[in-house]
Amino acid sequence: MGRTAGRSPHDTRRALVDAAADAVRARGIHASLDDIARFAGVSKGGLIYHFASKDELILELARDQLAAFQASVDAALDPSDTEPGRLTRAYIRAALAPVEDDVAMRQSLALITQLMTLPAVAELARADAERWDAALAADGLPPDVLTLVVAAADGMSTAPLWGASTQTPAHRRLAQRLLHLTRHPHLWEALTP
Amino acid sequence: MGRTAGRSPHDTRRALVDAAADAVRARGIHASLDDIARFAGVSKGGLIYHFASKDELILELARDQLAAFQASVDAALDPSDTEPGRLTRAYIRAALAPVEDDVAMRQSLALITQLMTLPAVAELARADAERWDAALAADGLPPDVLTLVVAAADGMSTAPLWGASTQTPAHRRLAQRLLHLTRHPHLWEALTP
DNA sequence: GTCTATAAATGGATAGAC
DNA sequence: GTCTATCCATTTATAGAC
Repeated sequence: MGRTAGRSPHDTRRALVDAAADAVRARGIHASLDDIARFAGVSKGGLIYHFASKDELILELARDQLAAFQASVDAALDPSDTEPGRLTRAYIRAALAPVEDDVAMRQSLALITQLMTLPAVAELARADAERWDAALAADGLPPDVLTLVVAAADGMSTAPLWGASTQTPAHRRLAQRLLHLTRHPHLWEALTP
Repeated sequence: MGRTAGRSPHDTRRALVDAAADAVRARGIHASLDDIARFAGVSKGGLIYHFASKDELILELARDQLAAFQASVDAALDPSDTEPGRLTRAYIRAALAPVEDDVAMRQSLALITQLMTLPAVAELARADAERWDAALAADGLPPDVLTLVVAAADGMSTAPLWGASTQTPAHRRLAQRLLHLTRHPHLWEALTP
């Protein structure tokens, strides 16, 4: 065993990724390795031992964030719901859950946009978005309803990024109506101009 | 008059702001003053003469971007349209216009998110968002319809940021339907769960 | 009004001790 | 497995020439 008791290499990596998230949220993508290392309670040299470069660390952080969203959609899946649109409903619930806390939502989005500065991360996000598109398209809803519902959910969840609040009664009613629409898609189809 | 003929101080400032936009789009918020100055065809010293610090330059660039969006909404106002929702319709048209070109949209959004790294810019954006909220709220549409339509338009326009495309037929139909809804808001109100 | 030269600071990464 | 010391590149900003 190494010199520090109580923390495995894996735990240290984990701590470094978490610290990087905090540091980037607080200081932007150019938080220094020194900052990140201090946040995690190791030295800069220690950090470099675990991640050969800053880009490698940032890339792992990005993977972590995308996986966390995937996990929260999985957790929002209703096992008793077997109707068409069940994934879309989970997506809506997961996307809008943090809306309870505009500040958290905003910081989370700001973090991702910071990470996308790295071309490798932008590519990762693009591939992830493509995966979501395909999965949602296969969820059994009419394309027009899916497009509306996803656009509205995305719009509501990204609003805090620009500083707007989504904690109004109208926003809460909208969330309910979007879920309702996924169960009665004909209501929207009937609205053709 | 100074040493360089043909360009007033005002024009030079303008060129520097435009160059900053290009440089930040290409290299991120940490484009160096040297890069920006070269883009504008002046030296770094010349840049510093016009903007005392990098933050000052970035702040002016941010103001410029927000003003440009305001101007594009103004341009999208239909003079013959005096019905409730006329501003909202212009907002939708302006927000979705660049959707024709996902790449341009993406770069534009990426630029703004880069700028928001600066706390002063974040505060500016927050105040701007508040202004838009107030202006749209006074546009005469029922709050629920306004909330839906703005959320959907925002969602569609920000999708390219994550790498998703908004150039599908379903997206084009959605844009039409959103505009339609602002003229017949009762259609949405009728959808109450 | 713009340029050159340079100061002063900071950041990423390496080498090697422990 | 982690830390210290150090190198080198880059960057903002200043001083002063033209």
